[in-house]
Amino acid sequence: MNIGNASELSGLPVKTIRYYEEIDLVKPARAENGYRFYSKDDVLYLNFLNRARKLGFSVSECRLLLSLYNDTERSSSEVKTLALQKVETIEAKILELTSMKNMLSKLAQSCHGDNRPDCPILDEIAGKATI
Amino acid sequence: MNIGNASELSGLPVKTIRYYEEIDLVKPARAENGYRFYSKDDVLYLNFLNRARKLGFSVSECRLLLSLYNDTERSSSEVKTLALQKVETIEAKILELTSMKNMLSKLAQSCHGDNRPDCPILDEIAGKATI
DNA sequence: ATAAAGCCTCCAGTAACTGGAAGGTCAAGC
DNA sequence: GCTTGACCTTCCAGTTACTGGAGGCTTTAT
Repeated sequence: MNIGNASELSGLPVKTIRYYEEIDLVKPARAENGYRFYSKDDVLYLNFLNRARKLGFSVSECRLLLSLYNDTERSSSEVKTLALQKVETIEAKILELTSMKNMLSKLAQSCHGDNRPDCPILDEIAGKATI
Repeated sequence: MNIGNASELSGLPVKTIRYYEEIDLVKPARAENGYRFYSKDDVLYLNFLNRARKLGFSVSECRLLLSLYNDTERSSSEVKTLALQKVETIEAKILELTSMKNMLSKLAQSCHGDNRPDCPILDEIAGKATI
């Protein structure tokens, strides 16, 4: 099938699919007219990539997952380790964001938020601690 | 003071400070030998930027905050609105990451993680739901 | 005098796409 | 047979916020 079709079936934008070819993730055959031709397996890979990306894996991690997927000799522990590492980094990001959120909420609460210019948020960011 | 000194006082890497000049965030004077010369105010601004970035504001939001900081006519509500919007986007990110984390944890739990090749994580990512 | 540290500019690279220009191809309708 | 529009191609540039490195001054310390 052509790239537009593959895009619909995989849920990935056409541009992204071309990009994945460029970086050697999914390399389709070519028709005589030069159009990319995607096999069912190609579409499966594109779907795989779409899901893995949504799970938070980077493109290079996806590359690894894809090679593991195609490696019938793989050990499942390898994949599990990757997944658990990713869980950890996600947890770390959540903690960081939570602390940012708490800071900002506290700052926002301390600001009266009216037409007057004095603003504890800016004061605090500037280092003139007022809270 | 020179850029190295400004870097120490603000906590920003030298490269970053040069970058902030390039994008017209903090433009220092120049000494006769061509070296950047940072005033106390400049360092205050760099500190401000460092903190605002750590709070999750983008560089362009920082630009706005900095102009508000220097605008004695500002209304504090403007700043408060920005802060609350940022809290919302951070919350959204946290939710997204949490759902990613839950998915991945569930997948990892379902995988025996030994030397055998069969792996529910890969199967699930590929769309062959087995959970 | 010389070596190390610090400064300068400019160029390139990162992650993962996204947008747009210029142009070839294909299917449908008249 | 011709046109129109959708779809495809390549290539180039832009996004975010830096970061690294090369090549080359200037300053400081020994």
